[in-house]
Amino acid sequence: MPKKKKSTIQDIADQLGVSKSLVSFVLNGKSKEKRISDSMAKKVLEVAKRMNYRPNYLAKSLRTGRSQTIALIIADISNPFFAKMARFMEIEASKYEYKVIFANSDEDKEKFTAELSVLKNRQVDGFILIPPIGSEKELAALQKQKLPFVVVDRVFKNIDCPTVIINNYQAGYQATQRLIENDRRNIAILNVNNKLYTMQQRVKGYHDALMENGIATSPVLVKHLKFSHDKKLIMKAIKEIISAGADGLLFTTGKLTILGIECLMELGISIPEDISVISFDDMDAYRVTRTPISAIVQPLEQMSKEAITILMSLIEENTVAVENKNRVLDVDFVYRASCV
Amino acid sequence: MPKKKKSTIQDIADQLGVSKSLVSFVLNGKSKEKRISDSMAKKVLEVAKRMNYRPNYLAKSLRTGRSQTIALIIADISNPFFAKMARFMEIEASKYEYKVIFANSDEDKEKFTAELSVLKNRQVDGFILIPPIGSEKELAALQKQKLPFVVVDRVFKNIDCPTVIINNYQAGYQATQRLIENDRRNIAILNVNNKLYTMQQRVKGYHDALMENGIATSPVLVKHLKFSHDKKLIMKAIKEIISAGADGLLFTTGKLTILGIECLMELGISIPEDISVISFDDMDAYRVTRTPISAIVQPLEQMSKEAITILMSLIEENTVAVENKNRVLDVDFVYRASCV
DNA sequence: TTTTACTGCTAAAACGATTTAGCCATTTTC
DNA sequence: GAAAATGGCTAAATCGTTTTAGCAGTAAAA
Repeated sequence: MPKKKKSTIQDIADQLGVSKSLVSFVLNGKSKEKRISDSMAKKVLEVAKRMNYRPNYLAKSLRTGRSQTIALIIADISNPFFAKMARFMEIEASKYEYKVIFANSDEDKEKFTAELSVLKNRQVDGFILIPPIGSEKELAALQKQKLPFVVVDRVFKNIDCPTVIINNYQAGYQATQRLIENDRRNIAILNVNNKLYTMQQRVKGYHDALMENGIATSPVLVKHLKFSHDKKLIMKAIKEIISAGADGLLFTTGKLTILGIECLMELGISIPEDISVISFDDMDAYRVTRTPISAIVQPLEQMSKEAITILMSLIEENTVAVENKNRVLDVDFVYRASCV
Repeated sequence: MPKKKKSTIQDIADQLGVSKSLVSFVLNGKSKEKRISDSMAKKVLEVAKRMNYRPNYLAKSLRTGRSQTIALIIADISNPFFAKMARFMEIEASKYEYKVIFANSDEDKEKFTAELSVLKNRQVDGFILIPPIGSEKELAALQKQKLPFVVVDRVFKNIDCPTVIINNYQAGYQATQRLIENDRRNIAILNVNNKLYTMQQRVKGYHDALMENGIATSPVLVKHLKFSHDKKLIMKAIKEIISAGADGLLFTTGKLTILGIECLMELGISIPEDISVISFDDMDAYRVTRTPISAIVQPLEQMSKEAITILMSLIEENTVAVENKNRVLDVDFVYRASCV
């Protein structure tokens, strides 16, 4: 069985007895520009169809220097927050005929660096990054290499690059304000990754809301966890804030919340009777918890859209409008029974 | 500012005054085989490092015919079931130095076909597919084109291709059996995508369990929905089975379950007092629902691992061992308070 | 009639790697 | 001492495109 070879531009040219340049021109819609006769153009198109011609993007990319591929490096695609973002990114990228390769860093700087390196080799045209703590050097290197990239959901000190984040301070402030309005005075906050500026801002918003309402802040009510996946750590923190008399609780990530709620259930603590709860990120699960959980809704679709738009402008125009360079988006809130 | 060009194999060759063939041999670890002197090999490596040489994978792939990339076409990466699978696939693929490009079909045959087409053009070495209903023709075409692919989570009539699925019949059977053991006699099943063989098997397992326990099956307790994301449809179905006196309920997907539980809550129906519940797929949410939900746990990691293994063997050896061609994996069960 | 312009096309270089075939000098074998 | 083997390297083809420069031939302008 003669393995039927895939047809190339040369095959089409041979069929018609013309040069492959001509075929290439026609196939790229440059017939007019390159003054190919209509009759010839038609023939080329016909033959291409008949031979079921499919352009080889490797060759195309090698020649043009564009791979029409972007890389998305997130912490973990199995985290719904990132998965949703990935989905929106893919939708948006496909509008530009771009495909996306994804990689997971697990918030590990070494992994992140390694992934970045192999993706560079693969000649992706740009990167959407959610870099782990301590990635400043990598980002600086990307800048020096003039590789297009956009940082999402995070901000890094001393790195002046395109970013898309939410107004974390505002979100933390308003959520706290809401808990205060619910007559809560011992409001705790459960946080993770506190070395990230964006996380610090969430906590700052929380602090300022308390302060401006004349409520003293208590260090024992502010918990910074090392990981969000370790239930034991979360249980310990929750026990501590409960002992300290917490009657309100703000979770700074959805992952923390799921485990946190589980702990509260196990401890027999009622929401909102014993403790009022609000969480960053709106998870599907919040609608089916014993008490539906209120959430700070990040505009994931908009974030993704803007990030891709910026990246495409970097790739195509090699620049981005100043007013778009550092986007700070407003969040939305959905209040459910967990805080009333 | 002279845009510092990326260094190529030629640059290294020029530096040392040798041929690029030599450089290529050394860089690919063929020094011994190609009898390059140790001293020269060392020099090449040094210069490569000094120039920060990074191979261009486009060029490499064009020449070798291997892109070291596989495509993953699923319904929707934002669905945790697929997202987890994607994560495991990525982990496994990276062991073979493969990257994965993902695409979403939304269970739409046209989208699926379109994605398949562009990914073929991009010269991916193989596909992991979760094809929508009615994809037989596409799969047959892939076979005729001798493109390596593995179908996961689904089976298609008349398509004899490598697959990895779970034992859906067994899973449906055992879950139903468990509900029966809980003294439930009016057991309903909420299903979706019933044109899929794998879904039919879940229902068949349900039916047979009832039959073998001498319980009459009632058509009104068997609901086949068109979509899993339409809450209204689900609400309607649930109201109907409740009116019909259902005291047990088996959901055939996690997505259905989340919305289904929400409906049950809204209707003020208690789990497991009024109705005992088991669900396919183990979602994070099940641990924080009012009543924790029992689940049929699909071995996602194993499925992903086996799928990648098969695909790699197809890519590399152009064949797969018969005993591995059609894998049927056993599921696990986690029983929580929703069925006691 | 010569020049200029246009029309329709082609040849060949280039992208950055891999790989085959083979060259030249030295060493080994008989 | 001639033939064969070995060691260390290179030239050139190749993968499938895009793109630049330019070549005939005819038509319009001078």
